Amino acid sequence: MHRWSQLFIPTLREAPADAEVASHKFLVRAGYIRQLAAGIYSYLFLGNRSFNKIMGIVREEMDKIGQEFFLPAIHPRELWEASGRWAVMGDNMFRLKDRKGADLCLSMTHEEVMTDIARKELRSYKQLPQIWYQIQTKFRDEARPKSGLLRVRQFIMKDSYSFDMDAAGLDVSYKKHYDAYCRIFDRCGLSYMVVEADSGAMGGSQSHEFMVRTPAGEDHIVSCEKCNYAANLEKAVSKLAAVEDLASAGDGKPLQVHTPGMKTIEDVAKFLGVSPKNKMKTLALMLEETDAKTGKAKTRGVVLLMRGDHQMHDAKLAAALGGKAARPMTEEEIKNLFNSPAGFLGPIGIAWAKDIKDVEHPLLLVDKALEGRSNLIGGANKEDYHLRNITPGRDFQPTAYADLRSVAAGEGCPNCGAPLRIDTAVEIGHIFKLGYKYSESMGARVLDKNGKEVTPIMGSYGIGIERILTASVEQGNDENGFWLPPQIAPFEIVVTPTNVSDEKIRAAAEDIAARLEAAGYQVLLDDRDERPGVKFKDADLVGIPFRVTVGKKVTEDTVEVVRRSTRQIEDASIPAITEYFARNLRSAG
RNA sequence: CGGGGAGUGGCUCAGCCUGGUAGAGCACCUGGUUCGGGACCAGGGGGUCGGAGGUUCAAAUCCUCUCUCCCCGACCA
Repeated sequence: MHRWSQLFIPTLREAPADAEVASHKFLVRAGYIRQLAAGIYSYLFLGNRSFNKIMGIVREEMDKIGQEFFLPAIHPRELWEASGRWAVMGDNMFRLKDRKGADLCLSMTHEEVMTDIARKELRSYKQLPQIWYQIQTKFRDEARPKSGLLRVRQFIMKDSYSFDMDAAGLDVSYKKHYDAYCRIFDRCGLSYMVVEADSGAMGGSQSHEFMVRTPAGEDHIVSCEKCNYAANLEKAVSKLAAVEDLASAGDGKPLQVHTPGMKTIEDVAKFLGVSPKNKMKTLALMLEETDAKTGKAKTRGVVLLMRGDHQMHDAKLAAALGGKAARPMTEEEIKNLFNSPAGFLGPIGIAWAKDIKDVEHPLLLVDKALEGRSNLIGGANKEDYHLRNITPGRDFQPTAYADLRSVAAGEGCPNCGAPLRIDTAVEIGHIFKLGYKYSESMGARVLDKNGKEVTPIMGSYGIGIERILTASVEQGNDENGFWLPPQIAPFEIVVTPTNVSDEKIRAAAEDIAARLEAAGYQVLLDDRDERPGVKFKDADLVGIPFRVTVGKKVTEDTVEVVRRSTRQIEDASIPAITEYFARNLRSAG
């Protein structure tokens, strides 16, 4: 049994004023986690108990489907100190960029390390399939760590990799992970959802993210009110309500209209008395590429057309550009291409690339929502003028139509048409099919039944371990602190005698705590000689789901049991206290 | 990288505009009274005000430089 008086619980009562994220505020206040410089944090006593329980659950479930590897990690401090130099660890060589230059990263990613092992060790189809996992510290040079403890530079991650003979085998490994992740998060008592995710950056074919809905989250997820459609905003699609095109004005050809000083979509639409839905938005971007032959850097204009009320989505654009990121054009670049000041840009009168391979001309990507539309209003490439009657395909030829649009709340579900909602969420797990990317490029091969060389197909899977804890806190907190599901709380029950100098109360509390512990519960006895108010407040703060208050009612063989989450108070009989918790804690699971 | 803000006892901050003996709350130490939702009274310890330079009889305060941390932004032509 743990006694509060004998514990050293570092308690930072004051959270930084700017930290509005609950997990940061409370975990720091409760002394769970102490955030140090550069986002490196250490677990303190209570947090470590929660953390170990989470680790236990993760290991137990992962061991059912795979096996654990131990890979040594470089400490972040060494990473920083080694910046710009080579550091050698065993067979693997790590190259670090200098502090001012972009990301600090390992030349050998974890995928590559695992693939390297596979390349050296796997020889025969008889050895497949394999699922290998590891739990270790990861370090990311986040440009800006934020959201309290949710986005930090150092964290612990469970990551795993599967190797299979073929796509059907990968499907099985993927499903095993999907199910294992559900079991892990269920057992941790989290309320989460699984969404389809963009697998673009890693080049895979299918991907799911495990998300916890919370206002503190940074990711946006789209979900349907009615059916089970759920997707990451980067991946989400929607059905749009039909839009009525404008009638053609004049002779139906593009018609110049005077729009003095009207630079924004809203201004122009209002001025002309039309909806932004009938307006086109022109975005001028620049792609910086390296010429494959000469190795020289060069730029290429990328112009996007979107419906006036639509938002462009970065990841979708990057996907349309083959994974490359574009930056906004400078004023001068706009002038060179459009021969017009910003605010009056449009697609007409410019020679566009016929297809993506045509490198002589700028690209014109048109959002799919504009396909088939007619008589749109757009910039005239002339100061203070716009054009009516613009019809894509007739008045200009796009390089390609692409899905560039960010889904907005209220649009139709692609499956059932019901309104979609958008929420912020925190990602706690991610699984995706890697395909042959690493096994192919690193030359991993096994022999099949016929003695022929085959490249194994891979999957990659990750869980952010401490996010299970921080997300739980985001899910359950109030002004006095937070509560955790019993499965991952540092203790399940705190026994609080109101006055330890009253021998009757003290003895009863000891007895209750000992019996609960004997019955298999994790119990913390708050035997400190403190005022009751202090003990109650502390108990509220540290996340323990049940409190047993031992006080005046001992004379009637009664104590109070307080459920932290609901504040519900119930009397319980002292002799039958273990039965009470068998009923209310174990059965509730 | 761009724009804002902040650096003052252990913690959170006030003081700065208008220079003149460094303050408060919390925490800590001593004594006493309290004891079912962060007690009260009395006494006490602890800071060369991020750093460097300058102005001045005198700088936490004004000026210059510098370091560190935090927040916002880096799509809507």
